[in-house]
Amino acid sequence: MATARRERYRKQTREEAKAVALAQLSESGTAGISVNAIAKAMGMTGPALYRYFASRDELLTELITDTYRDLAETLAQAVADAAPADRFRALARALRDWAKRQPDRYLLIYGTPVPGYHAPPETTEIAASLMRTIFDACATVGEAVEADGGGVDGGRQQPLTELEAELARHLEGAGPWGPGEEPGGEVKGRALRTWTRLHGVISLDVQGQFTGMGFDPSVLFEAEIDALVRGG
Amino acid sequence: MATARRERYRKQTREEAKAVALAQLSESGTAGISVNAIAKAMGMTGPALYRYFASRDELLTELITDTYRDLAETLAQAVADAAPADRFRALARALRDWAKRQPDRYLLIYGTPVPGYHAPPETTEIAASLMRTIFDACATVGEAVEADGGGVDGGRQQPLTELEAELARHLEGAGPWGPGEEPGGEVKGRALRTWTRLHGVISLDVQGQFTGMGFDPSVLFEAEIDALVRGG
DNA sequence: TCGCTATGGTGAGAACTTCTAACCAAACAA
DNA sequence: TTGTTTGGTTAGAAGTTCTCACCATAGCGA
Repeated sequence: MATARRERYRKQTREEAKAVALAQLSESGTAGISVNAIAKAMGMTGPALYRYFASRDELLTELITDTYRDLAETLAQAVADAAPADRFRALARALRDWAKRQPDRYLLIYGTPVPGYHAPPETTEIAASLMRTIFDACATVGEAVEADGGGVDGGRQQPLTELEAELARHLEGAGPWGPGEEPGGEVKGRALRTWTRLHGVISLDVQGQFTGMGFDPSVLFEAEIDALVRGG
Repeated sequence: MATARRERYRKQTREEAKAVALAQLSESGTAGISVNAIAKAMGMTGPALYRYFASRDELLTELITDTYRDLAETLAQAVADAAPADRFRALARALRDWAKRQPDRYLLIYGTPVPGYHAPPETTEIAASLMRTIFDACATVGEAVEADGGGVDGGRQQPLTELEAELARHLEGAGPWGPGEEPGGEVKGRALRTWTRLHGVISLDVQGQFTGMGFDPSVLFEAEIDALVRGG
């Protein structure tokens, strides 16, 4: 039981390996992560690392789940720190800031799936938790319109009946809502479409598709936020 | 001059190699494309293919430019076939259909950038041409509102001044408009934001981020189209 | 303190990868 | 017929992931 030192050491070198892997990731992308190179950078030979990670894929998985957790915490924190009325704005900005700070990590979870990689069930759980945070904040979008805008029926102008009907039926487990407090298709649709819009500009930005166009992507993002909170 | 047979043969085997590469792409992703494996599948040894492609990167570049061209043609055709009022709807649906039919090719140009790959200037030209087609159709979005909607000032409800000011200054070369016929920031903003919204749902769909949520992504896409043409 | 075991490291090597070099045969041109 | 260009081969260098056999050492109980 007093072998805590060993476990501590083990965890420590695993963390160091992942840190080096992250550095490689931002330099040469997903494919640039090399077990051999990581080991060499840590001052040991290649096969030694296989005492800590069964395979390159396991290391990748660890990187991905860590990223999910980090992003989820960051967003939850941002939401918690914001005034209730600004929750969505805070989440949106926190999401983009995080993505811009570490583009490769954003692409690690929301980008092109890694070649032969299949996410273990453990990963999807963490992913769902992250989605819960995002959906929760996105669902509040447009509620501001209800407050100062129209009458009883709130900010609803045009019914998105098809989508809402579809979502009312499905999106059960994946949604952020526990059993019983599940909202109608309207809220679900708002959350879903808000998320896709945020991802649209963030992903294009992070992938560098805006470079050369000469405008400031953050202005575009702010405009999209404004349009979203106005219910547009 | 009568060496046409040789050139024809050369072009033919290049096409065959690219076809095999595309098959590998859809099976195992970008990293799964192996020069050796392609050659073997074509009935020759690995190094032989280096007579046709200087490197793996050159093959990838060819794949990418081909994809740009293919998508550009597809979209241009769809737009040309549609009635003027339906141009945007036609483009949006053609874009999604194409992406769903060959997800890996969509990700090849709009997904996570390939590891060590740097696009040659030739590529960016073709990409710009594609953007021209997309922006052209996206810029028409909301014009329908002007027709049956409001008065002289059209479908403009809230001014996105910041973004429009930014775009009025920049987005010169990248825009789809020739010198002289360049529109104001308003149209530019509409096109840009429309594009990012289309990409948002298409990319998440193509990357499989909707799987497990239980709803039909095409319904979401149609809802997004509806929202867009209504100026929302 | 002695010895055992689990752990962490090593080098060798198999099976892949891209890509170069040397060589050979066949097709085309003069 | 002779010469050159082109397309193919095998060999091999340098890299990758990952397995295996071996060895040293850290921490444990007796």
